[in-house]
Amino acid sequence: MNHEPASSTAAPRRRAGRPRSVVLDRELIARAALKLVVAGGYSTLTMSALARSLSVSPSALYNHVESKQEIMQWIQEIVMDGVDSTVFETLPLDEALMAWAVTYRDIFAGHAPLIPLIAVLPVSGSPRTLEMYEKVAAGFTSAGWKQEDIIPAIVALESFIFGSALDATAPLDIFDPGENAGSIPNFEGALEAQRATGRHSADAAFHTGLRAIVNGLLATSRTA
Amino acid sequence: MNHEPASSTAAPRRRAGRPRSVVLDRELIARAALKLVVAGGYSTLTMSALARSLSVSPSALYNHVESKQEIMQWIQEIVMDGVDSTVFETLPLDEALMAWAVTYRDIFAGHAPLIPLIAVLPVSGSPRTLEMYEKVAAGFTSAGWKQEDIIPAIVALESFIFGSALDATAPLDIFDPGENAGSIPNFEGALEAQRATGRHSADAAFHTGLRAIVNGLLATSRTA
DNA sequence: ACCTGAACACCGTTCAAGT
DNA sequence: ACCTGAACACCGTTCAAGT
Repeated sequence: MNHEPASSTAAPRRRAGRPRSVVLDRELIARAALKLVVAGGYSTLTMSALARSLSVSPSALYNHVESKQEIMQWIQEIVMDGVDSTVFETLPLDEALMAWAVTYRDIFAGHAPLIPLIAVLPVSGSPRTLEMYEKVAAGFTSAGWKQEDIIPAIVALESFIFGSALDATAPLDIFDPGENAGSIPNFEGALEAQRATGRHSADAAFHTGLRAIVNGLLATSRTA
Repeated sequence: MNHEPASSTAAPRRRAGRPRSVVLDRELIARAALKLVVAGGYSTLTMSALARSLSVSPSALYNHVESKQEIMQWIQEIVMDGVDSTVFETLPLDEALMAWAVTYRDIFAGHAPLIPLIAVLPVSGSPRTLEMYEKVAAGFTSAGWKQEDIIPAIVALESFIFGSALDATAPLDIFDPGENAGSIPNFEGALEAQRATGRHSADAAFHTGLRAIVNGLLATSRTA
């Protein structure tokens, strides 16, 4: 039952006051912001660009948002929501950890421009994020881990995942020896051999590293 | 032999042209920038604040610098210079990796405000940084590692170190369950047990994680 | 309640004018 | 060669005025 006024044209009104129907809300703003970041990198997320993409003036956003920082928190929550942590209910701990870590990293690698943004932000204690931690912790607990060893293990894994996602966003030629070629034989040889495998070095590093850290953690753990 | 003009007072000149003696250079600017970041966080590094700390106008900086980004690269190089990689010449690989990783992380933890800044930057291929990689690669080589496995191992370790440094800068109460207390028993129990140990969770995570990843890497490696 | 547009105090960067 | 100060095109954020 939406009675539009019978104005002469459908052209948008100018210099209006309160709109007749709701224009903005949290969900709309967060989605638009995420879209902007994914499309153009995190430096394209400006309040004015965001407002434009919502056909609204920048100041209008502040009726729904405290600050730009808050919008970035919203984005973070949306993205974290994509991490699948149900694997801890179905797989043994080592396999669950591997699967969880892979989706976790993929989510962020798929939103590469988000990484520097999230690096500046504290990981939010949002309900959804806490639910994820609960599932991970439950996985460790039912595998018989001592309670006090669980948090360090989770944090260590997350540090690795996050660092790897960060690394995956780095340009591919960062290791280019350039003019220093010749004076660094060991490193150059290693680079050459790695290149010859045809694998993305960030991917290879993630998978070998993940296997190493998971194996290492499980080997060291003295269960309760 | 510095003949100051016999002007009436020592007050700084105004509206001057080219100064009689050199006022700025790369070293001076980089040091001042680092000092600023360390003192006040990375958001305090503005061209105008930097210029002020050098008693110069903002535009003067652009006679020595392409962009703010370039200054950040300089800072990164200075900081990376503090990482000690001589350990690979004196210690067996596992111990060298542990020692190197610890100083690496400590350097960044000691420059916490730098992390988000560096997270946005590609790791520079500066000569000094390449020297470090050469020493690390040499360590792996003389331990008999297959060449193609060396780069992934280094990258994995760096990802972990960097992620850990990032984590160490996070606020301490990020895991505070808040109003969700009660619905996440496993995670809360783990948090409580970890807190009872009296250890910083970031530190505990770093050391257990580092041991795990180093052990895991060495256990998995099939040497050449 | 919730929009617009003007305004504020910043940014990084450019450039003509000065010595 | 290398400084200053004015200027430019932006930022995020505030707020009075409008409906």
